[in-house]
This record gives sequence, C-alpha cells and structure tokens, in this order.
Amino acid sequence: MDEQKNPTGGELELLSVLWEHGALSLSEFHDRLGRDLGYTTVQTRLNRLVEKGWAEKTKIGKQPTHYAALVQPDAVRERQLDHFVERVAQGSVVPLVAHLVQGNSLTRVELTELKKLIRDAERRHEASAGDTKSGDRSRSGNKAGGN
Amino acid sequence: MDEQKNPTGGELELLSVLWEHGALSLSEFHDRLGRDLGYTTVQTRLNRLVEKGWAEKTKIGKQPTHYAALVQPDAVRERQLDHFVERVAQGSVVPLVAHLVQGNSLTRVELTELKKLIRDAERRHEASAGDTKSGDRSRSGNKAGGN
DNA sequence: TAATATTTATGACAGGTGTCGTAAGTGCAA
DNA sequence: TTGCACTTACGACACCTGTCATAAATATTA
Repeated sequence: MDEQKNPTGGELELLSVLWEHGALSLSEFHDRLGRDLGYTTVQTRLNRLVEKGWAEKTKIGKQPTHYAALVQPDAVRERQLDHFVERVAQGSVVPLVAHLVQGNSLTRVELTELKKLIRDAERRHEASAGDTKSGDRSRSGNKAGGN
Repeated sequence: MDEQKNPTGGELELLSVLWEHGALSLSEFHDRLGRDLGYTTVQTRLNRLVEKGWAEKTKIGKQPTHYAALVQPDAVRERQLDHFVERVAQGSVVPLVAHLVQGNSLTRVELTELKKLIRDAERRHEASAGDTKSGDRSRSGNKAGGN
C-alpha cells in the first residue's frame, strides 16, 4: 500500500554507495563516491534522497549525521527489472536473455547456474500442468496489444 | 563515432509507438498513443524527439508531415539492457535471469529456447577453452555491505 | 576562550521534460 | 473568394535534477 516507485538513475547512484558501505556521514560518503563532485552537491542530492523516502538521516551524539538507505537493493533491482521488461523489452524475456547470454561472456559456472534455474522452472511448470488446462497467461511474442 | 545515447523513458514511450506503427502523422500518432494527452503536448514531444535525433520528419506533397523513428528497436533495447546490467544489476547477470525465470511464468517453449541459448553459449565456451588460461573475468556474487 | 575546522542549512541557477494554450499557416468545400 | 477544419509553429510554466556558493551552526584544538 506504500506505492514505492523506482529510483531514478541519479538516485540509484547514491543508493548504491549506501548499499555498499552502509550508513555514512556526508564526508565519508563524499569520499567513497567514486567521482569528483562538490561537497554540497552531494549534500543536496543526499538530502533530496531523504526527502523522497529512499534514505534516512540519523544523528547520534555529536557525531555527524549519518545517511542510510531505507530500501533493500534486491527489492529495488527487482522492481527495476520488472519495469524494464515491461516497458523496454515489451514483455518478451527471451530476446533479452539471449542478448545477455550471447554478448556478456558468462562463466561456465554461471552458465551452469542458469541451466539449473531453467530446469527448476520447467519442473515447476510440469508440476502445475496437472490442472484441467495448462496455466498459460503467456506473453511471449512481443506484440504489443496496443491501444 | 556517433555516440548514440539511451533514450529516456518518455522518449521511449514515443519511439515504441513509431516502432509499432511505422511513420505517422501527428494526428495519427495522437490517436494511436494509448493515452489522453493534449494534441500539442504530443506535438512538442515528438518535435523534441526529432531535435534529439531519435526520429525524423518527412513531408510529402500536401499530406501532413510524418514522423518516423531513426533508430532500430533492437539496437536501442540492447543498449538499454547493457546499461541496465551495468548500472542496476551491478554487472551480475545470474540473479537477474533468476528473477526473470522465477517470477515471470514463461512458456515451456520459451524455457526450451533459453536452454538452447545456454547450451550454445557453453559450446562457444568450450570452443575457446583451448586458450592457455580460461578467460574468467567473473563477477557474479553481489554481496551488498548492507546494514 | 579564541581561532580553526567541520558539518549543516539554504538559496540559486541552468537544462531537461511534461503539459498546454494561442495563434499563424494551409487546403478544401461552398 | 470566404470560411471552416486541420496542421504547425511557438511560447509558457511548473517541476525535477545536477551542480554549486554562501553562510550559519557546531565541534575541536591551541
């Protein structure tokens, strides 16, 4: 019911730093951020991140305020991915994976993992195939149903 | 040498319509766009799309000007995907595919296709395995320092 | 405590984007 | 030719985002 949206690219850049290092003070953040941005630039952006609910500020004693992410990386990445599939890939997953598998030289280990994932999916498929009719809310060919 | 960038979400919305229907006049476009936007809103956005090089305007005889995409959907989608993998998924493909395969109920046919893709990739891998050392710029586990 | 260093709070500004309103230009039908 | 409808050109505005500069508040240290 919270209606979380997707963070923008810029917001994601900041969130990534928080995800990687945990809570950071502004100066720490400014240091870790791998980019030469003005101190107050980072401050402003970080504060806006807080205003928008992606992060929180916490002040303890006389230490400088610390910023921490309020969203989990996995959750965000999944939402982004879903959004991507829907809006960019037009709901068609295969060509998408095709490109990943083809171009992005994966390790044999990774390839093996993928095979396993698919096998599992197939198993799951068979399992639910016992239904009167095979559950198929398919949406493969990227033919947009349009308007 | 052309340094094509990624279209923004809004630009993509328009491009998708052009990709789906081919060249369209403004009024046609306005009709097909599945959303109730002001006529001139669409006009403005479409013109900006042209200014930025994503589309072109063509006037033939006394027919109204037609807008057509100047970029191929596949090319754009691939660039977007690469960008996505890099910036959002942190370069790790497996968790990404995992989510796709798990949540997004694919058809058995699709699953089969995926298997084939992976088999091919593995074959390619073996083929080049004759090298002195196996090429492994791995980068899979994404352990966030989270708090 | 005074001087110095850090941390915070604000305010600004430019460029991009979404959304329109107005109005000028064009073409076809009376 | 005149008038109406459709097509185009422009300009406006608000909001978001990236980027800082200034300066006030707070902590540290000499």
